[in-house]
Amino acid sequence: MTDKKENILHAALELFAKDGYNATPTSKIAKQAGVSEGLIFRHFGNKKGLLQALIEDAETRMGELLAPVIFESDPKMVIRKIITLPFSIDRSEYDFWKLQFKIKWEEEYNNPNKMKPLIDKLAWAFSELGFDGPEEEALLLNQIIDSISISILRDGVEPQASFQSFLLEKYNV
Amino acid sequence: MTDKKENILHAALELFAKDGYNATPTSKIAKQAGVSEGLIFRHFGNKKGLLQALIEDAETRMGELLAPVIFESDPKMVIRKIITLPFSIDRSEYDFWKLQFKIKWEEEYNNPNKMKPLIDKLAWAFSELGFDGPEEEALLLNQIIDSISISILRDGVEPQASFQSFLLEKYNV
Amino acid sequence: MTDKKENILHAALELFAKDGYNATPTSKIAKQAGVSEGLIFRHFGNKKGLLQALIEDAETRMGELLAPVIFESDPKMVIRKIITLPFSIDRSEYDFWKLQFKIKWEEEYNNPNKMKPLIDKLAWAFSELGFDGPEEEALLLNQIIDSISISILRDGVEPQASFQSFLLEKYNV
Amino acid sequence: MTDKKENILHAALELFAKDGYNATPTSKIAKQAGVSEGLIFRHFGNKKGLLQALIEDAETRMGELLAPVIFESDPKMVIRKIITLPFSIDRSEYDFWKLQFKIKWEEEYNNPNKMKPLIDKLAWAFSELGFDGPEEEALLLNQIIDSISISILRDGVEPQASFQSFLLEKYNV
DNA sequence: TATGAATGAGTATTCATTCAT
DNA sequence: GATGAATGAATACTCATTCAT
Repeated sequence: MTDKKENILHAALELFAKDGYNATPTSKIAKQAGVSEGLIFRHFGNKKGLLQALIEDAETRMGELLAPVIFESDPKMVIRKIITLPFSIDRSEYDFWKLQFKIKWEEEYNNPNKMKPLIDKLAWAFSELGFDGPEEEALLLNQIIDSISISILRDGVEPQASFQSFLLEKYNV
Repeated sequence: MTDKKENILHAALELFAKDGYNATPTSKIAKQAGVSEGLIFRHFGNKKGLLQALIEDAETRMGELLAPVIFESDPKMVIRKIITLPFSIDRSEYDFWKLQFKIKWEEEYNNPNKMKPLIDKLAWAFSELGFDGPEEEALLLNQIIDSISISILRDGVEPQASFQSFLLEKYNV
Repeated sequence: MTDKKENILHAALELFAKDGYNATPTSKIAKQAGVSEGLIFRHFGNKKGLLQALIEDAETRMGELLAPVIFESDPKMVIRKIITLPFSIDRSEYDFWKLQFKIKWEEEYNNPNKMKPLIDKLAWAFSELGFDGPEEEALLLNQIIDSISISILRDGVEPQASFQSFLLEKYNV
Repeated sequence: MTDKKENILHAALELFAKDGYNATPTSKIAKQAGVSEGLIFRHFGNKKGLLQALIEDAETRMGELLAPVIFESDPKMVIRKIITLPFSIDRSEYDFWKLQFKIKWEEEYNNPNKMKPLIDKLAWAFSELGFDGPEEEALLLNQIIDSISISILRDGVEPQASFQSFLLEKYNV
């Protein structure tokens, strides 16, 4: 990948995450990336193509991020790892994950089954640990993690810090 | 309020909820409302004014919706009422609440302190019921309710139905 | 029809006739018409819609122009009228007819059956006058008239003037 | 001439003939020719240079095509040869000749004197054969041939087939 | 000779907004 | 209050052309 192509991706990520896809003109992306506007279209075909590239990139990284949870064999550690996950995201990657949540609200891109493997794993863990209604517990924890992630991405990790230990204790992991 | 002004509000609500604020042109709103485009600006000044009107309307209704929780004196009933709240939203009001969540993602309108009174009430209830970390429990439940609301608004109440009794039992209310 | 809408039609006609449809930017049309570029799209939807409006207008006028030939009952007069037709076009209408011929070369708009009624009438006239192969004579004369029209529209009527009497004598009408 | 240069010429000819000069982007030509876009400019300087090359090529071939008519000494054969000419064009050369007629409508390239030698020759032939107004007869036949050529290039030779013998008989050649 | 990344001026089109009626 | 013609700044996207390699 050329330098300029990466510049475009970076600029788009930052602006889409901050202002949203629809509110970000390609001219602004080009300016921030220090390239001509035309280059965006040479590389990505159209504006949606640029978003698509960002999404595909994100899916790969989401997979990498969740792999240690999915492949964990100790049920307690599964729960522990998913709870600590949002607290360990590097600040430099906030834009990246912010965009993911923003996209959930731009309907056509939302793929609700993306989290299926994680939820299945959580359900397995809860089942192993003898919880009643492991499927519901899995869905619930998944949603909790989602909500906390959003809060952290918005306001930083500090205001949520006490939450980590609270949850670890609550789930006894 | 005149008929036509209400038509505009209805049309805008529906379209903003479906496509988002930025992706909805005033021309489309006017068309769907069956009025001239100019009338939107006569009544609301500009496009943001129209959104503002919708938001203010929503804040009022949010207050009304939460009042029975805020003014409940039995702590168990506080928890019970907040859990059952998202399951009792009328389908005809989905657009209305969808828009609220969408707006959270268009930064400048988001007011994170809006939920403070509810969270305080929940904290009080958890405290009364002898929970450890009542503040954290309150924040957690608030986030859970948020997440479930989103799921219900997106996919309807059915796929989440089992969740209601699950939570009621979990919190023993 | 408002003034400005007519201005657009006039400007477009002149520019399309001179430079061709593809080589004429809407910005140039707007400038020459003394209106904002946006107005073109309010009135005609898109650039093709503008061309379409011009074409429909032309079809009406083509019908009016040919009516005296089609409804002539004397076969000799049919031939005479079609021959004199291109020589009697008013100079102020040259752009209008030029565009028609230009369009024949922008494939998708060409409707080869448009001239059927005229050709049938000519065939009838030649048949009445005892020509061998009246259909071929009709097609031939139609093509001759086409060619002469093009020459006249390009270079004016003078260089072709001698042609009128030449043809009238040749066909003995 | 290198392979690639010829590929460009072929692709441009086909696309210009089909869609017109203005409506054909150099990128499309490059793609169809299987070369980089830059190469077009290396070989032909600019897009007009490419068209120019095609036109010059065409003028040479037009000369070759008309040579047997121009150098024919029997006046009857001159007429006969010019009439049969458009019916004998090989289908593989249609694009080539189509472009010629298209160019006539993109003003600046049109050179109306190009056909002068042919018209002079026809006038001579008609004069030899004792026609009244040989100049007019020459112009007329030239225009007829033009029209028929256009019809053949557009719809193929079949629908016009009967026209050949019709004209040969009409001119008694 | 040939490529392909890059540009910048243009191109059709959209859109929030104004204003005379 | 209500309309609809009109605007002008933006917007996504195209295209001929350049240039380093």
